[in-house]
Amino acid sequence: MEEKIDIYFISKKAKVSPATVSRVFNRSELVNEKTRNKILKVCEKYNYKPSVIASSMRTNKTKYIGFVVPNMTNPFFFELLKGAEEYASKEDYYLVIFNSENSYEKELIFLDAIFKRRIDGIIISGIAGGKKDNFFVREILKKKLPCVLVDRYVEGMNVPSVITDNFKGGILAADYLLEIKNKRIGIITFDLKIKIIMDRYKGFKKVLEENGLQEIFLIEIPVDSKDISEELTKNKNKILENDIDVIFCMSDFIALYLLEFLKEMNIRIPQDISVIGFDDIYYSKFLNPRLTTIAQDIYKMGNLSCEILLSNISENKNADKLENRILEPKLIIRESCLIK
Amino acid sequence: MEEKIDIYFISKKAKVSPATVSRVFNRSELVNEKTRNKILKVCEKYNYKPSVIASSMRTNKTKYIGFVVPNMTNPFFFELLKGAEEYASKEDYYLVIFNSENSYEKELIFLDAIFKRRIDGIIISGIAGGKKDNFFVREILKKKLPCVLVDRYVEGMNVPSVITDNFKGGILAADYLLEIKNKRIGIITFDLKIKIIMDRYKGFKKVLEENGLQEIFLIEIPVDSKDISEELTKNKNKILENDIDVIFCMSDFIALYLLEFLKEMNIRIPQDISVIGFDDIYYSKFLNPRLTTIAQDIYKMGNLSCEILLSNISENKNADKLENRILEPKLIIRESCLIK
DNA sequence: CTGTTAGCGCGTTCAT
DNA sequence: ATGAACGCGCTAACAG
Repeated sequence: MEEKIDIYFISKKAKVSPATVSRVFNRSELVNEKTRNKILKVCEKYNYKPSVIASSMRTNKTKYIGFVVPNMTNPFFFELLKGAEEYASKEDYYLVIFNSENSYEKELIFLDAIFKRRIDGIIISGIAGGKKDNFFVREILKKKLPCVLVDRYVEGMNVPSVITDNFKGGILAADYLLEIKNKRIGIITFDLKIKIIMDRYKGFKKVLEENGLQEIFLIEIPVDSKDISEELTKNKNKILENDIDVIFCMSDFIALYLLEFLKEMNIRIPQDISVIGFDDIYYSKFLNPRLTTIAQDIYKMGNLSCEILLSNISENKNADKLENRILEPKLIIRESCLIK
Repeated sequence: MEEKIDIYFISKKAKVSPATVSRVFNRSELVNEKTRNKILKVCEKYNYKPSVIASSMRTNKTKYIGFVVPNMTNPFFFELLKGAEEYASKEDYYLVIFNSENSYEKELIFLDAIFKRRIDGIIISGIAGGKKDNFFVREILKKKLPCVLVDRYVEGMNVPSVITDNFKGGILAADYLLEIKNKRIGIITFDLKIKIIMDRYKGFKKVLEENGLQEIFLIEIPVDSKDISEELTKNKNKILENDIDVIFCMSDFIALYLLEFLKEMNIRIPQDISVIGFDDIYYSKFLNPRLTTIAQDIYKMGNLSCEILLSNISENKNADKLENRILEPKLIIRESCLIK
């Protein structure tokens, strides 16, 4: 018969009490070094690993963090995830993935799963519940589950968030385009109602207006679009028949498709039309021409969001502690913009 | 004072026993519809969600699956992850991410975390523990933790795995190259000691040999290389001074860097040198020229691996049940190979 | 169909 | 520095 290797078993073998065994793993400074070594040896011998489950029962901590993404196609989220995972695992926390693929139904299911699992906190990236007036975030807050938003923020709610200075990013892009004399500008973007996107737009606009300019066209692609190529095709005329110098793509992920689209139309980049992106996803540098873009430090955003979350989790005292972090955007000049 | 909302609380409010409440959530067919509705209403009212933690204590099931990746830069793993997550979440299982970044130390830590957390099963993608004679997999098997390998297999161990027919993939690539009369062939690959890679190589070689040919050079890049560009630069002479027709890149991720490298050298693709890849990662179609490659159905591999794992988890009876799945590779002709 | 009860494996008092 | 004992929230087994 299989004997079960639990804390009692170990305590008997080591001739100590279960409490002492427990201390070895949790507050090992409280136990005499000799006793500790003896116990550790026994644990090793029987390959004992204390159950986090049982421990969660007592402590109300699961050491899990939820990571919610709106899709797993845009590599932006993968980089975010990487940053968060790396911070978490260093602290013995692990990430649980929730990919909603922009489905409201899935979000409902995830909320349920998250609460049932007593996950310690949650990192929300992208647009979860965005359509329904931040429904997802509201539910999380209502239950007082520690959470942090990445690359997204909501006004009037007490949620920490990590973003890039998007307004400034917009300015950076516009400044550069004017500097290289690209004045006839088209814009392609995800939904402007997403605040961070709107901020980019505002920054960009500000510079244009200061120079007595405005965009020639503005194309909005729904974030949850399943086919960006098709969206571009729909707007073919706008894009091609306005004699523009440059297109400001407010997301590199869109730029991926845009370059493809333009090539298909035999438009040379940047000779015929320049393109500038936003995000600097990993693949932007592999494009041809290499994409000039406004970089966000995506990895760092993920990393930081996890850091903030964990610090909020451990400080039960001040549950309302809020931390917002705004990172600097950076212009990365590559080859997709023509200097006129 | 906060009253705690647990199964007892609900059972009192609903005037039933805790067991009945439990049944509503687990085996609801056993409880009378009226009783069930009454109970559900009470749960709703108090916003009661049964704790998966407590349930795990009794059932020894955590409803978590570990997903181990060797790195989070190659998008291949993101697609795998997506496939697995989608299957899992449909079944109310969730994925816990373990990214080793090819570090043996991290793998040790992960093993510990996995066992402590009593995770139900594990999907291993990539090379975890590969260097140390499949150390990681051995440890998992030793503890009889259900597991499945994706895009990797080991001989002589009783582990289910999901792979593509790599040998055939190699043949497909070679057949095509000969068909378009690209006979002077260079090969760039990750470590040949990885079995799936070796299989690709063998298939490819077979065709070459049948045609009295052999590769002009073979460059091996360590999977855990932190700088693929640098590896290519090291081999600059081999690549440029052999008057080759084409390079077979046994991974699209390498091809990303190779195209970049060749452009840097002012080599035109495919006019000067053709390139064919393997994997068909999402970004291959955005490259310029669009990458001709041997496609694996990466999403499906992830999806299937999760399906197999879950089926093995539920069938405690036949713990040794083994399932290996081999998917078909597919030649995707795009623009990176010159028809001579 | 429903209720009673024991115990899953651990951590935390409160003792000593 | 260590031990005894309770209980975290739930479900399985059994009884009715």
